[in-house]
Amino acid sequence: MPGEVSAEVLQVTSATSPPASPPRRNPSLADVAKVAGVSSQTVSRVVNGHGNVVAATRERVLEALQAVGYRPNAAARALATGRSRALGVLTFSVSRLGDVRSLSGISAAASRAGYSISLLSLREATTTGVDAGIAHLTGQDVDGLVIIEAEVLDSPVFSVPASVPLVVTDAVASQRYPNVDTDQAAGAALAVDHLLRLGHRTVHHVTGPGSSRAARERRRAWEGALRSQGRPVPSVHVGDWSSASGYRIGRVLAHRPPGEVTAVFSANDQMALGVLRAFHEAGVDVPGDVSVVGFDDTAEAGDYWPPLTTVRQDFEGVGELCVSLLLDQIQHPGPVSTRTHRVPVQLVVRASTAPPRA
Amino acid sequence: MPGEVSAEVLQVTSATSPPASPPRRNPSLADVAKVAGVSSQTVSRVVNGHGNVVAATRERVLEALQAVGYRPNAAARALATGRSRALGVLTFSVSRLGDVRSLSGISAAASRAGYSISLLSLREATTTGVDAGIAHLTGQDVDGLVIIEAEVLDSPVFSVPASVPLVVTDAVASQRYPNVDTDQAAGAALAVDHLLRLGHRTVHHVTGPGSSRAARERRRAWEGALRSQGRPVPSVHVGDWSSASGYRIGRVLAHRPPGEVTAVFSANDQMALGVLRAFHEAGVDVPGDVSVVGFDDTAEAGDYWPPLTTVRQDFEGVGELCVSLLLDQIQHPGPVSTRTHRVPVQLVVRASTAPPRA
DNA sequence: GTCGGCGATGTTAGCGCGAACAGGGACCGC
DNA sequence: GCGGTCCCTGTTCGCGCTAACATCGCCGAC
Repeated sequence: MPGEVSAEVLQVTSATSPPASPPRRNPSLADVAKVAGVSSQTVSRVVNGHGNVVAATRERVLEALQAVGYRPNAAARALATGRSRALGVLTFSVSRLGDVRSLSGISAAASRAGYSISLLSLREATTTGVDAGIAHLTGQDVDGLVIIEAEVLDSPVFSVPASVPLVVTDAVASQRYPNVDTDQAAGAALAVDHLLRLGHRTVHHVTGPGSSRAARERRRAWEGALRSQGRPVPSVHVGDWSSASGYRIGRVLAHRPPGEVTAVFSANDQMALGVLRAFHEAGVDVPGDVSVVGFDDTAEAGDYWPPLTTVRQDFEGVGELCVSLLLDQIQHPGPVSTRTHRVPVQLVVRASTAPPRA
Repeated sequence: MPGEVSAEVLQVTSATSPPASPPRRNPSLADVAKVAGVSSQTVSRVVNGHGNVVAATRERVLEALQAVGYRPNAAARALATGRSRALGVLTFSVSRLGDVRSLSGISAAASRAGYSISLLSLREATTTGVDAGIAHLTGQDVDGLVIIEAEVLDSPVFSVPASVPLVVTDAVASQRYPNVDTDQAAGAALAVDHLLRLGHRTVHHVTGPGSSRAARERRRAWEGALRSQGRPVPSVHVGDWSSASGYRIGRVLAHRPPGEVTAVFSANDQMALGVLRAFHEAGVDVPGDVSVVGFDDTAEAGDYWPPLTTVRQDFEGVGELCVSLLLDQIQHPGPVSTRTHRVPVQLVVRASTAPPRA
């Protein structure tokens, strides 16, 4: 029990229980068959659109279906066919924005394909937790599995039964599984190039936690973009994705000697928001004194103050691609390529970037 | 990265079975039983912790379990027991923040109780869509159903089979189902009282879409709080929860005669963010010229500029309470009260509110 | 007129599991 | 030493569905 909840009774209705028949059992194919005067197999055929059923029979079956309120029993179907038409999704934070949007894409794509989603979100990526989670989901008879932000899989400890098709996002350098990810490197390069082209001498970077592969890739690409143009590479500032960590870092940046920091690339929008707040507090003008670029293009980024220039990720696209790869594996079993599929990004220029003050 | 990792599952398989046995089939209770030299029923008892099994036997069974890599087949179990240990969640926007956080709470609580989540997110709340969704989920053999933001259920068209325990959030005026919701009225009252106590003459309101019950309740409470203190009730401004709509409204508010608008209560944080941006653009000082209060306390609200005073909702608490009510119904079938459970809120005072300029 | 063929429907046999019951051995009290 | 009682374990059966096969009846070809 999650504890103290003040409850106010608005209205108490005695539950709507008509003089109902006690056998609460759901109607089965056999029940429908009896009503329609056919065999249950014929009903099955109608329900699944299989085989040829003559129009008159189909009509009668459809009526009976309607009459008894038949709903197929997924468990029985799964048991008989060995397929569940369900996809498992394992995630480590339903609260992180990107994960959620990927989940949304997965959900939509799965739904479109007639698959349902079995969701398991683990608080922490402990060995036992992940193992249990995988066991749980594969035991649930999922036809396939998506693991979001699957950095833990880098650890050799974890394994997924080879019989279950699997796609991961934001995952393993070791490339053991098919992998879908935003084109992190291209995004970071877009951000840096944009700032350099505006005339900034170099770009400071607020990175995400080292445990995140996305953070590492963005950081590497940031560094690469600077180096390839012969620019100095300032030391990075490590945040944890939260706006609070961005604020903390922003306060540090704001108190550097004037002119030292003229451009900041934050590895996500939330940290950029924190940086902006710190700059406002310190009287640093954005983009007058410092330009700021984010990453993600969250729904609110355009209404930050100032509106944030950022790199738009197609999270939903990532989710959809995961599902599409998974369905492909399910329909065409066999060896799969473990290549990484890159989802393109896009730079959205708003008001937080400008040429440096002369 | 040490990439050479052989999956345990594969090892075991190749060790147990002669050279090439293609049976893709997962090991069943019977397989384990054969290895352990007992009946499958005994294995079942060990797996489920039922009945009394003598230590020696249990030991042998546990070893066999390990050896063949048994994973229970959820479909078969559901078919045999009539229970799936899964909860269905129907939602209409995995992208909306509150819904996601509730989902997170649901997921955590369900997981703790050994239940998995079957997720279905509908893009739109059309009659057919919802009906299909409900059918889909109940057909999935969920033991219970949570509907998030279930405003559609206000329509008498929708019905859920009485056999499926159901809890809804943010739902029906008609009170046909057990209901969990944030204490919207208390939250709005907190916001308004805070502003009035600071000395503001009245409070303007940016409301959510009329289709949202949460929006309607907040609006009603805002109006009630003003009236109860004999304050004038300005006309409301209707947004759609997005920061963009807040911005649009903020531009209107910013251009009112000076002194007319000194306090704004926005029905969520995102719209408040948009209002803030509009005020910044127009040179309206917050909180000097106008105070702004939001609702939700999103993770970023404390790093808005200025940091936003807002009403904190316990979304996770809502989710957990949903699950707890649901499990209660599942374990104790029978008539249920359709009362509304209110989850308390909390005012978080930050820097966006201050007494009006003298 | 006979036969082959085919489309429509019915029958059978499990899928893997657990509930219910059936047995059989050890132990108890007297 | 005997019946009763428990405890442990095995057997049977069916959950609802579908795959595979069996059957039936109709048609056209020769």
